[in-house]
Amino acid sequence: MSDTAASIMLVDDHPLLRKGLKQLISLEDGLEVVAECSNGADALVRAEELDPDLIILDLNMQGMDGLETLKRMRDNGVTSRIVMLTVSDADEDVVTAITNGADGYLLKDMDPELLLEQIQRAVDGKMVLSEAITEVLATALRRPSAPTASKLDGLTNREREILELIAKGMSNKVIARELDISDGTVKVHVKHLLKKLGLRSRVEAAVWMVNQDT
Amino acid sequence: MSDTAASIMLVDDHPLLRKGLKQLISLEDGLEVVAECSNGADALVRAEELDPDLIILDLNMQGMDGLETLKRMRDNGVTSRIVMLTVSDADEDVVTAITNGADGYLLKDMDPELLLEQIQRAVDGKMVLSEAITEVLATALRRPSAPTASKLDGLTNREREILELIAKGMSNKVIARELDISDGTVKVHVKHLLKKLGLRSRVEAAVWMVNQDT
DNA sequence: GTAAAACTACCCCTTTTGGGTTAGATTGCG
DNA sequence: CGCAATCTAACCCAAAAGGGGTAGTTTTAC
Repeated sequence: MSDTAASIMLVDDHPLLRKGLKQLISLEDGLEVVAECSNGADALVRAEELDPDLIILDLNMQGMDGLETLKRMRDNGVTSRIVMLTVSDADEDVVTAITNGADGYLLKDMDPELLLEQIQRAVDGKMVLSEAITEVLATALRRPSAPTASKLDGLTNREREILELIAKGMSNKVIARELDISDGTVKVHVKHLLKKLGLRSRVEAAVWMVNQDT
Repeated sequence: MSDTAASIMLVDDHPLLRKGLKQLISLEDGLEVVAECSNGADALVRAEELDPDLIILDLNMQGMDGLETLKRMRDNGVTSRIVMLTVSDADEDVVTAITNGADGYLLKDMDPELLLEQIQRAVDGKMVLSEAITEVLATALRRPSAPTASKLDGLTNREREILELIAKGMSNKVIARELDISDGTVKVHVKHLLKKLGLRSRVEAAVWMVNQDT
């Protein structure tokens, strides 16, 4: 390959995990961690700045989550290979991650040696997926209709945001102040999300939503 | 303290995190990781076998979880100091962990230096709690009363009944048909139960109720 | 580039909700 | 028995919610 070590950037809000990962990577000649970020926003800046060969991105981060970070990176024209790293063993996020431009999806509880191997493969330009994940992907692709299709996906960001506030019991007026838009606009969004969800009132929406993330 | 290093056992199903933690601990003179376990069952055996000075126990493990492992260890007569390590930032598990004999409760996203410091303190026999956790504990201990004293008890049967229907998303009219009374009467009950619960809308009531029987 | 979608905001209107009051019927308790 | 609480129901009224429309701006997609 090249004569210089491949540059890797780590993005994870757990310092411990970064430490472990960094140490693991340092064991391998030809791989070098050039940056560590603890959040998505920081990662966006550093990614453009450094243009690393590989970005290892935690999926479950506070603030901007991994998927959002991934999406924005690709929007910003980041061409680095990006591998998602996550705790969850069987997640619907796999599909989203892949379609949003991820080059791999690995699990944190993998065997370190295997993980290192996969990282190396990712650097080499291959797509890497945990075994548990390939099944999820397979089944997801097997039924293109509605495996992961929560009704939530039919909503726009704003609608989803407002739905969450409704699920906290807020009125349109309060939501309007919260989001700094007019309450008339909030009503529009509520109207739309109710229609999309096939519900007849904000109470139904609230109940549905609260039961949703159970 | 003693002239030999304190023995520490790590229990976590994420190899990477164990690696990071082990490396972190190795930085400190006087601390030594003598065992690593990836699951609770294994941990039970090794704990009795080794009787380490400190056991760092992951709360969120597959199979036997951290709390169960903790409980069984104490049942088995393990006297090692045990510190729980977890991802969750504000968990009700804190109380359970402490009452079940944990000597500390730390968060995985703590600053490594601070974490190391806390581990040292745990070895020294002190109880260690993350800052975010102390608040949870405090509030939990502040109201040891109210075990059965739910606000629900302040409601009449009819009001409670109607509240439950509201929590299903029903409108006053639907509830009226359901209970075979006039919708005007339903409004009266709703009015009263809102006042008793200190809520401002049926949406708040619905959300409160749904979260109640969680 | 254009086209589509999303977000914003207003208009109209009806229905629903919440709060206040009064009041009859029923039930439970001392 | 009387009295309090509950359940029922009606009245009025203001506020909120929901459904329809139009329309301008921005973002996104192709």
